[in-house]
Amino acid sequence: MSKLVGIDKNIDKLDRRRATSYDVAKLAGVSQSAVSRVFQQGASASKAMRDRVLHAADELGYRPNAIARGLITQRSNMVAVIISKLTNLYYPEVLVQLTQRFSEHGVRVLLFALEHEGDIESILEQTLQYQVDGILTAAMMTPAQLRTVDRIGIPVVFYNRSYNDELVNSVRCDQEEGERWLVGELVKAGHKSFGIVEGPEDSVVSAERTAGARRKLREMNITDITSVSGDYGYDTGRRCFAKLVAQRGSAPDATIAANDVMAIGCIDEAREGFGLDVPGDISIVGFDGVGPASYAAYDVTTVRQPVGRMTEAAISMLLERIENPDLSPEKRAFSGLRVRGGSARLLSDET
Amino acid sequence: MSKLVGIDKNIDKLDRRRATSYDVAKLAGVSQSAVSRVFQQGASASKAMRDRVLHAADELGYRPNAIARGLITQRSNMVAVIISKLTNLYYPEVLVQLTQRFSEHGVRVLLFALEHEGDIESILEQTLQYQVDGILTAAMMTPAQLRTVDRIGIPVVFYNRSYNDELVNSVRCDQEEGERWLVGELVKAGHKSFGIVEGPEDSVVSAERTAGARRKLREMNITDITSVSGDYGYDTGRRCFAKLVAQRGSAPDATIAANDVMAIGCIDEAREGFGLDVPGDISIVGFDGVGPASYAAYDVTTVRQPVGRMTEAAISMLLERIENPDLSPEKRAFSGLRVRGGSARLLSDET
DNA sequence: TTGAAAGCGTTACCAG
DNA sequence: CTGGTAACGCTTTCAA
Repeated sequence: MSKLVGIDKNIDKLDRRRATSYDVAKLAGVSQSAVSRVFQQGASASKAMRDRVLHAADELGYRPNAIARGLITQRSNMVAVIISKLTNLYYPEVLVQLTQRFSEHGVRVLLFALEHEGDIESILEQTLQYQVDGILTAAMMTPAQLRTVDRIGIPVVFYNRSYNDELVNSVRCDQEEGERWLVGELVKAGHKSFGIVEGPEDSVVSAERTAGARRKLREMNITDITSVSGDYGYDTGRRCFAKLVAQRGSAPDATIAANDVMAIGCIDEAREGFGLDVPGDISIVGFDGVGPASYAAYDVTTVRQPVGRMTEAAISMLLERIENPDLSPEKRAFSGLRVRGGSARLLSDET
Repeated sequence: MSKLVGIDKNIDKLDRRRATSYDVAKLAGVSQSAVSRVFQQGASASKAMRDRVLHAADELGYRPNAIARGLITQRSNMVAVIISKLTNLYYPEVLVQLTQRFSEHGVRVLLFALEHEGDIESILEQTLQYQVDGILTAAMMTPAQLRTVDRIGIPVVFYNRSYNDELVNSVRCDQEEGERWLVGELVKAGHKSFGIVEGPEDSVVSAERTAGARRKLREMNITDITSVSGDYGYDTGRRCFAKLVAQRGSAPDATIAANDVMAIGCIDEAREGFGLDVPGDISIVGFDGVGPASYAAYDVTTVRQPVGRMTEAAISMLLERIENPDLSPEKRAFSGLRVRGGSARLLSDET
């Protein structure tokens, strides 16, 4: 071999082509099918042959071509993960967990991110072209899109999105339940006027949360409600609180933010902008249970999404359906963890 | 057609197979090659034919199979993105931007996440099997791995990692420069004793940062240095500050944390745990410039990584090399944005 | 402009 | 257990 060093470079130049099972077969002096078998699960190859093949493969730096394999097996071993806005401090943990868990099952993650949930059409088209085995999405689809995907037979699991009138698989945190608890506790503790800081227009989650809060407020006969809307961000949270006060003439007893980050913004604005004591003068609550919500300076009263369990559920739900496409649809809703933080004045313990 | 409804279901059952260019060709009464051409860029097809094909394709819900295309063109149009720990609040923005930008160039992102940077071996193996056109990694590779990838001819761009003795492409934030500025300003403002809160053992970035800080401290003849290490998290930040005080007997004039989140933990612990005023009694600085660093309650003095520009640079660097593999290696280091926050007592303005 | 035919690198089936 | 051969769905010459 060392004799060929001079030529070697030549080969490298010409043969930038990656080694195929054919090359390995030739070098090992066996058939190509044999090579294929060695690199499979239920292989049936004699130890002698396996050794020769592996040795040759190693020599050539051979790796089975997953693309070609996918073509013949009709299984790409890739799933599409569609996220809408992971800028929210919240999704990142999910993503890491997702890719790792999927990876353990030999499944790769093809990631798609959209600015607005409306952009899903083109994304969906791409996922279909890439023959993904399944789709995990944190963005809604139109009924037409739903039907397209269904016709093709690709299982889809929705993450924190659900439909009333469609048969879909979904895993979500029960936003409404969480908000109802927050509102209930606040009212019970004597809060009479409320501010609501909504999330962005196109956020389904925000809509669910604020709707839940409103419903509960109505049931409790609270009518002093002011609302404004932001974009889930910190700065917007600050501005929203100011707007709330301006609109109402004074700060409401309690402010309900659609997420923790805006709640934190509200707290800062209340303290710095208006010299209010939180929770002495007013209460502020959020939703999500993200990291910063538990920083000592804020200690936000919130509902924490059980991210780990939700992700776990979503993954197994999708994997199951990839394995068995005829499984009937399933919707799983997880209750959030109730965090009685220090940003709201609530009655001692227990409901 | 409506006459066939009864059979239709049958077809659906049997023919769950997706429509191929062949099916379209048959329905449109043209050759398969024609169909292929219609779905390409530099197509050469008459309008008449194009119309018939598109119509047939629409009818059948045909979509070109990107996997098969990749097999023949030797281009998967996928890049692997390897991230090590995006739990750090920091990487998420990067990821979204990455996938969107790549997407604009018709490139899909195959995501891989590793717990520890050491796990990269198996990940790398996977990316190679999937015939990715390029790799963008936030994890180091061993020289052997580097050589493997190079031999195969897949361009790699390192994100916030670099090598002294290897020819690689990299985009990074100049951690050392940032730390040197922080230390310089602190010393100039009269701080004499220093605490250093390092990140996790296996974090290259943390190592670079603390090394930079130490070097500058030595140059400035500061010897009163105590150090502890954490895991980049908030809780660990709090514990680390307490440990620092315990080890030293009292709090150092200034504490340098390897990232913002730990800096925030330190601030909270200093205030709540020790009743210290920040920055009245002591100064605390971080690194990254993540969202929470600018929350009013913390206003961390830090160096913000120019994430947007770095990502942009990494993307074009990789795309260029996919287009032209023989481009010579390039290393780009961006200076961080110096944020004179309120968590440290510094001299007025200007250096 | 169009069609026929030859691959791309696998797996799957079927004899031996 | 092993080797030959036919797909998989597409792009790409090469003639017509």
